[in-house]
Amino acid sequence: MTHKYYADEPSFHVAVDCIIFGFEDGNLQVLFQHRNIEPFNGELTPMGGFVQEDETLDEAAYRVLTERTGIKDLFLEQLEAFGDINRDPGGRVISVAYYALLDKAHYDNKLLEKFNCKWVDANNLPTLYFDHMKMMKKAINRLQDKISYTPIALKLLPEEFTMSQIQKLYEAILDEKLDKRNFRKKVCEMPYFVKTGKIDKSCSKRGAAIYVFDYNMYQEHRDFHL
Amino acid sequence: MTHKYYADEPSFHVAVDCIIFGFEDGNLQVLFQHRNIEPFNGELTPMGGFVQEDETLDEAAYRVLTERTGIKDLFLEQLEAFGDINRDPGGRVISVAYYALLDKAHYDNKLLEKFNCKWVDANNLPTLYFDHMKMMKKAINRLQDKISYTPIALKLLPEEFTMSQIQKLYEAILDEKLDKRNFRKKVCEMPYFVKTGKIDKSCSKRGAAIYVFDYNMYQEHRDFHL
DNA sequence: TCAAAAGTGTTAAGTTTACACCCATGA
DNA sequence: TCATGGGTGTAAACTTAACACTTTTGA
Repeated sequence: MTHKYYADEPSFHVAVDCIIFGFEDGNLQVLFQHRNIEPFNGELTPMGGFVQEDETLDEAAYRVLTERTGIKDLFLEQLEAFGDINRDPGGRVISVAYYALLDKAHYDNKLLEKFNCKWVDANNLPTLYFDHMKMMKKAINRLQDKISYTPIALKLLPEEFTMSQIQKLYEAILDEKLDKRNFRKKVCEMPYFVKTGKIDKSCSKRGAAIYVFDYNMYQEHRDFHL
Repeated sequence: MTHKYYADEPSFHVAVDCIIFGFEDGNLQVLFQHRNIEPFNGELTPMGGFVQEDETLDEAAYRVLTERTGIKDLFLEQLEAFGDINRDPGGRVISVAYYALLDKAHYDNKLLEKFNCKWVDANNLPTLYFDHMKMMKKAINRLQDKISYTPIALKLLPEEFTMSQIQKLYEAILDEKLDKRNFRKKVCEMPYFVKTGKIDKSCSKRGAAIYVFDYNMYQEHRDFHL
């Protein structure tokens, strides 16, 4: 319960909405859930939930995410709060939007049915309701900005990846083709990308070198740019 | 009153906290208010207020700002929401932080007394309580980032300004010296900075050319970089 | 033997940085 | 006449962009 000092001030329901990104088949994807109440019953919305009294905003977002995806190793960051008066026809709700990045390889597709969810290509979004499209745009912009100076995009890939995979990932997020030689040059200049010596033969006959990202080394330098 | 659908969900007091920036004597400054309740009675805090039922978050921030500064022409943008459980010892309050930029020339110093406020140099901040230092850091970082690709910093200056003034402004915000020739070259390459033909003799015997920023022309091009 | 993806360097264009002197004027 | 801030251009360093062919190997 809130403290008496502020008892005369109004109170609001506070929710979190998480824009969850994944990457598959060369496409940036977003996980949506079908609403199961009116209005807009059956329509797609981001993963949301109400903030509870015993949790911070970040904890609420993390709870919603882990509940619905089963994944604990993910990138999660707040976008901003949305508080228009009639943003939710069900009542006044202030929503704090988050975005998250996870490796779809760890996502259990059984959860799709359990939570009535669906992965959708980010460049082919369905109609969204409330202010959810504003949240989406904000999430994509933030993601596009941030991958140029932080390694967060790698959270969308398995721990081990090839140069082609990471280039396709960047191309999908930025929605533009990148020059192969220039891209690889910049990646390989950074010492955090280390060759494992393993070869991935799943995509080509010749096979591609497998890399990992050394997060410890990155912590020391903290200098990333692509 | 909130709608019955969500009646079982918890509610929270929601506040806005505004980091208000001004510029004077070559210094970036922030407007703080002395708290008038325990705990931390008398200590400095950003301008805050509770969100009311009939207003959006942005409206609440704007209301607090105009009430306390008397200024309506200002730049205002949300930073993010802060929702740690015990962030406010007076009770659970979720606070949405904003930052604002205004021209101190339009600020009436009588309001300092009325609201028990104080302008403080941004590079010499007092001890701050709660999570207010986190908000400050976020505000300064955002401001530093954003002035390189938008003209928002000009909201800190009078409509008419000289090249020296804007350079000192950028130096104050970025907290580093800039090269005079390189800075002026980049500014003057942008067509939105237009010479009025007037001369400001208040700072030098020779006098400095007075410029204005043509916001209409900027809207058409939307290409700014310094 | 050929299709498919992996891998690899150089050059030109553009951007950023560093840097020092003359100008106009009021005191 | 001099002290003060206003105003101006160039060259070197660096970064980015454009571009095409060879390698490996499984089918």
